[in-house]
Amino acid sequence: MTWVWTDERVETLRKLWTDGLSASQIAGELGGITRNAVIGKVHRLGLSGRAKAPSTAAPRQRKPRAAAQYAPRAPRPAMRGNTALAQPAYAYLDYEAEPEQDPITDNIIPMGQRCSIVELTEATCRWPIGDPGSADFYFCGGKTVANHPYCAHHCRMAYQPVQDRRRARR
DNA sequence: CCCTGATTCGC
DNA sequence: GCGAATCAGG
Repeated sequence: MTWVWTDERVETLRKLWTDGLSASQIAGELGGITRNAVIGKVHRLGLSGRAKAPSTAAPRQRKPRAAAQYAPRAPRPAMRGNTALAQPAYAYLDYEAEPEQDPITDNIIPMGQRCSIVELTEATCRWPIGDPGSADFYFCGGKTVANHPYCAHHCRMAYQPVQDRRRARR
């Protein structure tokens, strides 16, 4: 990774973090980054400890930290080209909430990920796509986040804060 | 097991 | 400054 943190991404991070999204959700939205990176940045920005339970500030105890030897270096595939569909950020703010006809989600879910109703589990995104009565209806099937029934992308749509919806509509 | 944020510290 | 590894906890 070489782009470091652009002002734009930092701004998005700030927004999503204060909106209450988890670090992994934010990492998913930003893409090409891990939740550790998000958390690390949040701390460096001094945004940590957003209205949350005290959860006993970790006293922490230092350990040897076994020599890392060779760094696994994030094996994340850098997205090049075709960024239109890849841009996470706030694309969803540009259209009215209409889950079944989501232009961004439609046709972007990998075939191998799509699920029929009998294939759904706690770990698969239950976001419905298409007409339930039609033959090509399917569920997103992505990996769910936190305790939500959806993947990060659909969680973001389902639990979009009311303020954001108002802002988007106006 | 899944997940969360917090922290350390090699790079 | 960055973020993987690790920790403590839910």
